[in-house]
Formats: sequence, structure tokens, C-alpha cells
Amino acid sequence: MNTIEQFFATKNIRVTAMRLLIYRFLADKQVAVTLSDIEKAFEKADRTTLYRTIKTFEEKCIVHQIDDGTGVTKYALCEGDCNCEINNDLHLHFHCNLCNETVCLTDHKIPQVKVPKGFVAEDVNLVVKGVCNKCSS
Amino acid sequence: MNTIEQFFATKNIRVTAMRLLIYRFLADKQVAVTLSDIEKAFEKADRTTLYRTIKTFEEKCIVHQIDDGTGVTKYALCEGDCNCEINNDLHLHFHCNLCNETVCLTDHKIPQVKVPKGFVAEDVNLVVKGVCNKCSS
DNA sequence: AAAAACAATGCAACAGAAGTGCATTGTTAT
DNA sequence: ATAACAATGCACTTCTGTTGCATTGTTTTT
Repeated sequence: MNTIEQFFATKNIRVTAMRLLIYRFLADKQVAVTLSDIEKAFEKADRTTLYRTIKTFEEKCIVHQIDDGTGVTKYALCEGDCNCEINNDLHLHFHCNLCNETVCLTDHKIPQVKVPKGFVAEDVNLVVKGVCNKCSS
Repeated sequence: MNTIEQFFATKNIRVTAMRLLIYRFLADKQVAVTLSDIEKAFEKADRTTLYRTIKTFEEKCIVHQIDDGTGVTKYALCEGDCNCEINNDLHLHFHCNLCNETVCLTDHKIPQVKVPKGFVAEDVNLVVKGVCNKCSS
């Protein structure tokens, strides 16, 4: 029991009611969420608090940012063993043009990418757009 | 001569002074530009006009949008023979974390990406971040 | 246990990007 | 020439992301 609390402790962040709520919200969702999604889910809470909570989660490698091309940043929980390292934890994201939802395809690691001489790759972001399994059936 | 005018004609858009200027501006640049880059270059012109010009170019497949993760949309000219089709015209983009510039690596087509059963891929966006050839030397 | 130190929260405000409605100017077609 | 339509300019709005500051809450030190 108290697993989230213990997890927060390993990440060296304080356990607060707000953080637990937001963490559980993200864990329940199977899709990446925007800041305004979180705002709608927690209307009593202040926007800034939600914003800073997500930023803290991001710094501590609890969530990762996703830029799916919709113009709004989305967030999703990292995998348990994630260290946010290149070549290890980079998976691709799928954005559905119909339901507008973005999911992490954590099993699909990003293929090796070649860059020209003189360029140094540090991070890779791969977003596939199309129709998701729910919408195509 | 008058090649840009002819090109616009093939795309079925009217030739105006503003459009010629913006097209030449994009052609001169070797990097993707934001709307505010264009605003700075054409201070006498109205923001809305620049905005709508770029939107028109985008619809007519003259420029393509790039989402490099900086949060601001960038634009770059399509290749001459571009039809904005998947598997043909998709190239990768490189964003330099030092100079903050984004370039099209048109010679580097995106590797084949597998998606799970039920998912239909229509478009692929691949952005590599790191240090560009100018900044690494 | 009280006080000091620090982290989290809430409020207000701001900046920038993106977008819309409408009037006006300019261009094309009848 | 004029009617029809497209392009431009102006004003304004919305949304996202962000910061400063005061206040509340939680540790840590004495």
C-alpha cells in the first residue's frame, strides 16, 4: 500500500493532495492529456498549481511531454523504469485525426535515425498521425 | 523569367506583391521560419495578412508546417515536386538546441514505421533535436 | 514544542501565438 | 464600366504558457 507515496519519495518530491490527485488522474487516462484537460478535471484548483505540478513531474521524470502537432503540449506518465534517456526510453506517439487523442506506443521504439555529418542527435520525437484502433473499427 | 508568377499560376493563387515578397523571403532562408520572423522582416505589413498568406501557401502545398517542439509553428518551402503525400514527401527536421534553428533534411526520408494492428498511419512527423553542423564546429 | 526555513498553493497579471469579423482596397471577369 | 470576388488592414478576442508575490502548509533545527 501507499505505493504512490513511496514512488514520490524515490523521486524526492513532497507528497501533497494535489500531486496525488493529478498523478492518479494521469494513471487512469490511457491517453496523453493537455493542461486544459487537467484544468477541466480539477476546476477548484488553480491553473498555476496544475501547471507547476506538471512541470515538477516533468523535471523529476514522472511524466513526459508530447508534441503531437496539434499546437498544444500534452503529457503522459513515463514508464516505471524510465530514465528519459535517448536510445532507451524513446517511444513513438500516435495521434488520431478523428478522436484527436494521442497515445504512447511504448512497445514501439524509435528506429535508428541517421543525420548528416556535423549534426549531433540528442533527442528524437516521432509522431504518427492517422486513425487509431478505436476509430478505425 | 517570371518563374514565381508562373508557379503561383499553376497553384491557382493570385499573384500579389505581398505573396511574392514572402515567397522570396522563404526561398532565401535556409531554415524554417516562424510567423513572427516574417512579421519582423515585413514590419509595414499587417500581421493578419502575413498569417493568411502563409495559410494560403499551406493549403496550396507551397509551404509545409513544422512543429519542432519549441511551441511555435514554423514554416518552410516545400520541395518543387512536392505533393505533400505520405511515403513520398516526408523528410525529417532537425532542430538545433543551441541556435534554435530548424532545418529540413530533405535528403533524409523517414524510415518505415510500424504501427499496431487497427491503427492506420496517414502522416509521420519526425524531429531530431541536438546540435547542428554550424554550432558543433 | 516553538521557531526558522523552505516548499507548495493561490491570485493577479502579462506576453505571445493564433484566429475571426468587418470594412476597405485591389484585381478579375462580364 | 461595373459587378463580383479576392486580398489587405484594423480591431479585437481567445487560449496557452509563464512569472511575481503574498499566503498557507510542511519540514527541519534548536
